[in-house]
Amino acid sequence: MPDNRRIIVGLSGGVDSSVAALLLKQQGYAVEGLFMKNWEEDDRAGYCGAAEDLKDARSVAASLGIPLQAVNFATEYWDGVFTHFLEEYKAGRTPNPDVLCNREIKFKAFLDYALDHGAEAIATGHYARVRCVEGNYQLLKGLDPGKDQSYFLYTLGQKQLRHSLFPVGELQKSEVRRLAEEHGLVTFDKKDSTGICFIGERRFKEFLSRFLPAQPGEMRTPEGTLIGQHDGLMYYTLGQRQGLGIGGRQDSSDEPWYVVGKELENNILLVAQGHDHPALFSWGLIANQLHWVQDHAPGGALACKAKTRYRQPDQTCTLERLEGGRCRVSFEQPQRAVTPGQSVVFYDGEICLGGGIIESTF
RNA sequence: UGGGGUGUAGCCAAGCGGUAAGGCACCGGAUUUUGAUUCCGGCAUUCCCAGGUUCGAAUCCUGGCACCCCAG
Repeated sequence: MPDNRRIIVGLSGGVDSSVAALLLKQQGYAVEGLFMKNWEEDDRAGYCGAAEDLKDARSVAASLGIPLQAVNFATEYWDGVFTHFLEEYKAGRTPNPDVLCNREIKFKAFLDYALDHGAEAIATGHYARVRCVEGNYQLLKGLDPGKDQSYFLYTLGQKQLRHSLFPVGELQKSEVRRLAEEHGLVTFDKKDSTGICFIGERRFKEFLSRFLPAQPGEMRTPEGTLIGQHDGLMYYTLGQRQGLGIGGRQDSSDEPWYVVGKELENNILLVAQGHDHPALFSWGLIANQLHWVQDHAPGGALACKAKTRYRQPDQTCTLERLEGGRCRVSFEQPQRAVTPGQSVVFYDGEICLGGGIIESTF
């Protein structure tokens, strides 16, 4: 029997959300599309990606025979995501704007908008799944191990999951593209979008420089040897190789150089040679701003898995809660380039438990 | 202005008469809903300059020039 519940799908103009809408339509839902424009084009003559995306979203909506609306959450994005993003960089950390974007925009501004407009739920093209067990909603990894995006969704709670659908989370990416093609959706072979959500791919350094002043300083090894000059600490992140501009030197090997730390007080960028330099590894971390999908922390010490970055294989760890919404995570194996500002996300098998922001490492 | 040494791509660096290794950096692409990482590709018709020897020179010879070191 058809399910007539009203669902609003966030149509981005990409394949994934296109197929999400397609699947819901097939399942009999009353589907509507919503295109969000959350970033005001900042000059850069030429590329007008947002316009192209809107055109594709319109085409898909037309193909599916569903209505499409467009909204602008640019103010919410700026206040709820971008200002924090800049603050983090100023503090020498490396934020993950897309984690915040999901919490503040897609599953807050968008969700509230949809519920206010009488929808039962929203849907997106995320590769993740929701399962309800005895009244509790669980966030599960997407079935395609190569595309699982639950990492970006760990800030969701019971309310969000109760009103969210992730249709493509049940599929492999290849199936998604095949379905799109079978149903004549123009987005079937469109390249996957990358870069910050709603902002898109940028020459990162140049992009950041438009918002934050640069303070050049010294690059030194952990031992103190002066190696060169950096353009501003915020332009670099731990484990980074590209952009250091360090050529060959007589006093060192021919291995490439990587960022291994920042001395904010002295405006010094610490660099060392070798992808696996010891200074890049840590056995654990302290995280804050903990959030649990079940809306309450699991009791006691917890043995589980964790990811320190998107698309990283699960790492075995133990987790102990600390006061103030913080926790200590200890890994079974040392981890490379665990970066403050990024998120650590916890898993129990296919279940995403929650996560937090990395504050420090040890 | 005595002695010694060195000058090969942005940087480090092989080469020692047979037609310019490699690494770093940089650029481009692939991967990627953050930032990174990783992977693939490109990157000296030319070896400080000018002559000469030779079938053939970055490699030998001559003369310059530049830099470094040790003496005085």
